Amino acid sequence: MSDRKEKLTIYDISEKSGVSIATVSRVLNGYQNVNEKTRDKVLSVMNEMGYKPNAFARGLGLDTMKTIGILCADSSDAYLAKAVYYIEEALRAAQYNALLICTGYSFEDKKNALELLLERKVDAAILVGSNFVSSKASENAYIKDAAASIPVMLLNACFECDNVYSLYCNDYAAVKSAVEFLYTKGRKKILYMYNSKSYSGMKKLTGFKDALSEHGIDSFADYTVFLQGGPDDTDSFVNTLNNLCENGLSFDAVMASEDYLAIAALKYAIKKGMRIPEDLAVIGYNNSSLATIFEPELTSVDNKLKPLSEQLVNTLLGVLKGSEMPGKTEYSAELIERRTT
Amino acid sequence: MSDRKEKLTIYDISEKSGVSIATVSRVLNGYQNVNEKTRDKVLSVMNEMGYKPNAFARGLGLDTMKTIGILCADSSDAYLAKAVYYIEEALRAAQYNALLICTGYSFEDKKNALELLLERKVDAAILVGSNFVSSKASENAYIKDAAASIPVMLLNACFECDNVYSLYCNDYAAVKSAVEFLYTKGRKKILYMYNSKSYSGMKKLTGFKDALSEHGIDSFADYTVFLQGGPDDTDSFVNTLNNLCENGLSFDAVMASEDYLAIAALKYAIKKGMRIPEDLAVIGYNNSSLATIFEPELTSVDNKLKPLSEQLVNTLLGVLKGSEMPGKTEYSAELIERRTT
DNA sequence: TTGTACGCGTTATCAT
DNA sequence: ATGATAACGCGTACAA
Repeated sequence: MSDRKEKLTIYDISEKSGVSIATVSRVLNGYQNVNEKTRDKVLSVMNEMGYKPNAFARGLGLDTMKTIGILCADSSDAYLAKAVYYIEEALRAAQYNALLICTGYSFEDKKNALELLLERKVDAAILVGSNFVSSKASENAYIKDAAASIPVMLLNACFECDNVYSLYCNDYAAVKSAVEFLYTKGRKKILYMYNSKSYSGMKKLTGFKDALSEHGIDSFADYTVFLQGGPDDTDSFVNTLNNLCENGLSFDAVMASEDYLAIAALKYAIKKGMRIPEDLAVIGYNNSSLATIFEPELTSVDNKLKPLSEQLVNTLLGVLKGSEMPGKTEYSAELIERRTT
Repeated sequence: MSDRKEKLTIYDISEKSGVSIATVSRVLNGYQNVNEKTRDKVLSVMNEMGYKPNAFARGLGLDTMKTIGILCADSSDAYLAKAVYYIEEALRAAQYNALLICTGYSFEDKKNALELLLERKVDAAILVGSNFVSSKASENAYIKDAAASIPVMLLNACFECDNVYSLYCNDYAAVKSAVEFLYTKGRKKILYMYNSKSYSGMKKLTGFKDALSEHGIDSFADYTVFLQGGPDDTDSFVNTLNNLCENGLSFDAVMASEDYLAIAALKYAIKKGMRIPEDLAVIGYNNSSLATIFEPELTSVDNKLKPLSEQLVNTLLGVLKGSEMPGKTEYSAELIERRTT
């Protein structure tokens, strides 16, 4: 298997092995209607010369390069990163490769990124994270447009549209029952921390509000805090909590829409010398590695990322094969109790 | 700009605008030797019909699809994820897209992944993380093979070879001076925790040993602990420390080769009721987001990931443009002091 | 079982 | 400034 640098084509193999390019092509693609001896001959020539078919030419002819585009706001967000990892692994097992674009959180950038994927002619697009679906309908049109050409898969978001497949966990019920759990633990005043108004973000918020309503609370201004920022903004979150506290806000439990928000609450509590969970109980969301890395370990809602990611790829493969697949797949979350409740 | 689903080709545009495909192609690629009016006509037809050039055909003709392969053992490792993020962003700014493969840590898988990239005809490969270069020469041959076809960029690793470009920070000096720093803080017995024997891993270890040697210590068995596992194995690391401790090992400082190992040391200390840093000082490595997320915040070696990633892409773009570029680019690390020292 | 010839949609090289 | 036409390398009817 010598490795010459000159570009070898199917014609070179054809010539050296004394058969036509059609036969070489057949051998290459494992067709069975090839004489045993010819096949061996061709294969040996291929090996000898170190021939590799040209992927571009193949792509042009077959109109696919077996590539799936993955869009992800921030691949360094622990949760999204994990999803990308699971998805890429599953795709590769099915002979697909992943084209990754980190879009950031601005609408324009997300839209442009998806259009870029179309121009690159990926076989499908996977949008990882709830932030790709907005509560404003106008900001979801780009998904519909893309779905006119290729299947669009949504992880942890839901958007009803032909050729769009949503896989998510029931965030509404998850938050609601987590809050209910805090009440059963005797908590009186539960604060909800969140930083996203995406489709899934609103679901969670509603779950929180409904839980409170069932306990006779109907005015939420004092119970919810919206925070600007991402995984790296712990400091700013802690500061916000400090300010709120100085302005008279008090609470004995925190429900957070993201683990890193919950961690910020824990840092706030630790710095104030509060006991956990006695003085402050905290529940995070995502059950990311942050939950077990922190001390004390964080009680968190496991939203089934791994099965969700794997099922997403399964569904996609089905769609690509032409099978009829469910437009919505919903998983149920599970509360993982650790040391902060 | 209507969006018909039928595949439009350059021939359709040619026909509707009454010019040859050659002219359409020229307009498409912004050539200047086209009459103003024809250009406008062609552009308007393109817009009107919603024409997009076929990326595969272009790839076949130009022998590139402007794609860079990124290899990364585990895209959910906080540090590697960050690197992938920076790199993808910089590549996209230069009109390149990123094909991501998460290889895992086994040699065979890394080798196969790189070969896969070659078959897909990426323009270059970026290997993110020191684990792609082994201390065994035989396990680095796959890099050399790939470099015969395309430029290979190494982030945080070093391998001398034609068409291979290494960008890294001086891990040896970084660890050595961090350990020295612990000595100046009055620490008597410093334990080194590490989990990788990669090229860069060995550099760090040597830095540690040399620092100890300068303080009269020449037998290291009692001062170093090699751990199996990755970012999600905190529990196992803590257990190992507990076992060592029960067997009589004692230490008043820990130098770790990764932030997550340092975090494990902190968890160990907190669970034992030790005061930090009075009873145990800890220094991590990478200055990842874990460092600021944990409480107390972790002193860590900042190995300049962002500038390194950006410079890596700069170097790559130079290479692709045909410029002569440095085979090695070395940055100096910086100790970021926080609350654990 | 094997070979011929054409199509895939561009870009590039010639002419004109 | 523009057009005709040949690559680019493969898959695949269709013919033999």
